[in-house]
Amino acid sequence: MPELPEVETVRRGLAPVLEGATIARVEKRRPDLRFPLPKRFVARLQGHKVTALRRRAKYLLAELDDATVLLMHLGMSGSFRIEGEKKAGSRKMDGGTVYFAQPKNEAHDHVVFHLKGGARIVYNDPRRFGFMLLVPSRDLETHPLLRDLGLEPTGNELSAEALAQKLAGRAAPLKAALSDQKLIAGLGNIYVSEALWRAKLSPRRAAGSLVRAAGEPTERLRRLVEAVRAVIADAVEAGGSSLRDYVQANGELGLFQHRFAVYDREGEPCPRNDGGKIRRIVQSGRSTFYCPLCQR
DNA sequence: CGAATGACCTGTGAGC
DNA sequence: TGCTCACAGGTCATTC
Repeated sequence: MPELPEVETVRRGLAPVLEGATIARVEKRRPDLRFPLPKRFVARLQGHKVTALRRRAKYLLAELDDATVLLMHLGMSGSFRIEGEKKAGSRKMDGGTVYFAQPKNEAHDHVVFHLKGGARIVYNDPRRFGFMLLVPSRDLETHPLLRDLGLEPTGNELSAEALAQKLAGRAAPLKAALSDQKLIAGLGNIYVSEALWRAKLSPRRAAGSLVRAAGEPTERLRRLVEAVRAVIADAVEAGGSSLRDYVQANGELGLFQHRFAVYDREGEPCPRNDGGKIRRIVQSGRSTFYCPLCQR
């Protein structure tokens, strides 16, 4: 499921339950995720408090009180759900930011965190492309999985100038470049198509064509940067996109799928009403959706 | 170095 | 109904 907006939605859903909570017990039901769960995974977590839940790109980072970080990635099909949370009296479920997946199959509940106080956080992942690792806090920045990550699209570091540096000289199509986590970190198959549509740029255009010889960003690149920021912001605000087995807990979340301009809309008219018909092509083995008329 | 491909897994929907 | 195939929101290792 998850690209940056979905991971951020998960983070916001888990944070109120997890931050400040102590992990009383951990159930390791299936250790063979994409990478095997680390040695002594259970022992290293039990009894520790989660001090903060952060996100970098598509990674969730649970900081623990022993200067360790629980690094989590949801892969293609990972999700968390919260069970057994006591609702404090009449307190309103503050925004209700709990992002539930509803697994059809508990056989894919691979890890369960039992928190002090009774809440449980259950990790479900049918395809098991997700993983969890434990990393000493001081090694986080240099960890191989995080070290080479590119620009974070939600912060100040994404600018046309910064992206120009990354795209300069690249012959790869924009679709491939924007999907490359070493360049920009957080976009995936959905939001790359959506951002390129918003920027009116063809997914097949060479990435380097948005950079002038002097390394300066072109107007097209400025447009692209604005489109990326906007689509990510809009999707986060909508609680991400819920496809297939994912549903929102309270009807307010995971609504961005209704606002796709092109993703999974092959054959439909371009929302710009320019007479274009949305096309699906395959790039790097993955579907890309775009309007051949307005996206050049 | 950059670019393209296969591999890792399970589930689902389309088409026969 | 049951089978086969294509495809699914990610990314790592391998190859050219």
